[in-house]
Amino acid sequence: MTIEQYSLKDDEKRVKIFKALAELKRIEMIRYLHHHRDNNTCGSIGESMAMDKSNVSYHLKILYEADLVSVTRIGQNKNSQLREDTFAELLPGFLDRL
Amino acid sequence: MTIEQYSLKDDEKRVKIFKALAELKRIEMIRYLHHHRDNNTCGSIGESMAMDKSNVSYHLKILYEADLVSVTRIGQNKNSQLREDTFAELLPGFLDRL
DNA sequence: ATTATAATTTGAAAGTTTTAGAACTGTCTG
DNA sequence: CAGACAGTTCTAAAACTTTCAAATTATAAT
Repeated sequence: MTIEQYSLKDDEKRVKIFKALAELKRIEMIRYLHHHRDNNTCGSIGESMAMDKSNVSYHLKILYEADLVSVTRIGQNKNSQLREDTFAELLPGFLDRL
Repeated sequence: MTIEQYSLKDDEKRVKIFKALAELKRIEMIRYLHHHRDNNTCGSIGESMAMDKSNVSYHLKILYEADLVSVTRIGQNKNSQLREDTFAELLPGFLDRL
């Protein structure tokens, strides 16, 4: 007897990650974060990438909720960084090719 | 002098693949195709998965256009199979975990 | 406390994707 | 060739996502 269980929750997690990656601007933001390891505040990302800061915040939230990005607060700034652990586990090689 | 070129076309290709994967029904279809290697016609998939045949056709097209699925015609049927080459190259381990 | 700065949330509009039924196309069988 | 069957395309509605500006929240400096 084999137990094979396909869980909706796992599939929803997969979908959440792929949805987060399924947007040109978010791919560009991931590349930006991969290359700029500090000063990744909402504001500086927005300025560098010519995006509205509320829009940067919106996209970062989607990346955060997919566990692709983590955040550290420094005073009134928030620094975002890629979660290399998630990329390594779920998308090995992806960042290297990006 | 280093040449680093980020091409919009490559990013659009990435987005196309992730978009194809960013849907619960398509994840389920991929799992179905992974487990059912023959009799993967539009009709049989639709029947097994309780989906309208036009909707199956729609989703298969998206998977096909992302190079995640290939198609072989047999008479008036069309068999879909996963493109293991694409999965192996871009998403190593994904199918094993699915 | 007040003011300044950074980030987030909200709300409305624009854009995109998904769905299902009907119409259509292509292939096979008698 | 006509009828049956498989798959695709079209259409319109519903659902969902993205954008931007304005309002709000949070933290810091004076």
